[in-house]
Amino acid sequence: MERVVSRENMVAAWQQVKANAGAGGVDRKTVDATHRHLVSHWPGIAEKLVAGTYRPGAVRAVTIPKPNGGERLLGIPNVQDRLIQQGLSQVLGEVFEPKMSEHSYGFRRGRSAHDAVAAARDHVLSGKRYVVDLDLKQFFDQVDHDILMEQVKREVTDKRVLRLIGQYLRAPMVQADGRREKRQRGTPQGGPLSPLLANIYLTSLDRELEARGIAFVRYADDIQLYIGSLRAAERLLASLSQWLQRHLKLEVNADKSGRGPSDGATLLGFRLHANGEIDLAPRSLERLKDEVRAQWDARCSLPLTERPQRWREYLTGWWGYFRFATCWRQVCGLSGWIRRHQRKYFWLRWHHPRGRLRALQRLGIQGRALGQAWSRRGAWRMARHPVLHTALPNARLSRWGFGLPWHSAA
DNA sequence: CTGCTCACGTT
RNA sequence: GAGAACGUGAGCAG
Repeated sequence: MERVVSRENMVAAWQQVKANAGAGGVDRKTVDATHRHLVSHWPGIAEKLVAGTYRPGAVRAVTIPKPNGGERLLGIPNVQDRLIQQGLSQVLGEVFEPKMSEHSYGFRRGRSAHDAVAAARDHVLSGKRYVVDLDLKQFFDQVDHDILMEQVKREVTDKRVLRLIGQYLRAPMVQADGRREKRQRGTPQGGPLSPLLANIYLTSLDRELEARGIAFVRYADDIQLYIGSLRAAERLLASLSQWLQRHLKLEVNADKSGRGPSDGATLLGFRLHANGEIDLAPRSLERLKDEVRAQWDARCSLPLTERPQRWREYLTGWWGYFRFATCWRQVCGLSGWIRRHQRKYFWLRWHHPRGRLRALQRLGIQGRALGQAWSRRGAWRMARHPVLHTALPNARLSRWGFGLPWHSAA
């Protein structure tokens, strides 16, 4: 606990909380208001923390739409509690990080979704022709407090820390209409500590799978197993459902879970192929196209007079989308729009501090030729653009005329 | 190099 | 009105 309230740890935690610039919790204090409150009250709070008498506040319930149409229930702690949780998360992270599985990729420092997909690809390439998808029903809301605390106790002995974690887990949720709801299970989605707790909770599943010698990849609550035969896949799905129910009190979603051929399986927005190629999952591609179209219209209809105020926002986003659209016009069906707005594009490009320089130096000598030069020379750079790079990291790009090597199987 | 800001993606 | 973690890239300032 002393480590949590240490000066270095707390300033780091505060910077993180401030950088997120999130909304207030049930006390509706903003980040700024909390800062003013803390400069005078922090010593007292720290004292309570080391004495073990601190009491966390409730969390505010908010529902936000999920990308696929559903709703996600969030529990937003007060800014002050987010700060303390962040501080806890930082020191607990150091303790638990080395104990976690190599095959767990979500929420972990230095590990990305790309790593997870690459690992999955390697499993498929190594001859596992079937895949089992495990979808846990409402995972964050189903976490069992006692089981979780048992896991935490294996590495943490400080009673004050354990107590505090327990209280954060049990913090009641205040609905929009003011009703308070006690919680017996689950960890509030929205607390800085929750991602870490989720990983601690599921580490025992990782260990069980490793003990059984199963090839798998886990990204938070998204779990995929790679199996040699369909029969074995069926068996595993059944036996693991039971194991999860028994040891972690988790239900697997029978509708969304399943088993099938690994050729064409999707993971984290990507689609895997038996030959080791990776491309965008159909769903993600659709979402991407819709987004490009929407952004395109929105940015083009924004009057130029508003541009100066929103200069950077306007350009960084719009510019990227334009490049994407130019590149993918045949996919998105955007050629009409591009033709219509090309002049405006050149104009904006010219006024971008870096774009003007680049435009002169590397691409265009004059406006008319710019479009041509762009499509020829831009292809390679296009493939490195952030939007493309995160979304489309693979050999399949060669299909559209670009070669961006996805680092090959090591 | 290290501090902030601004985009995008996954859970 | 919308939280958190992680990842990537860009911009700015000493």
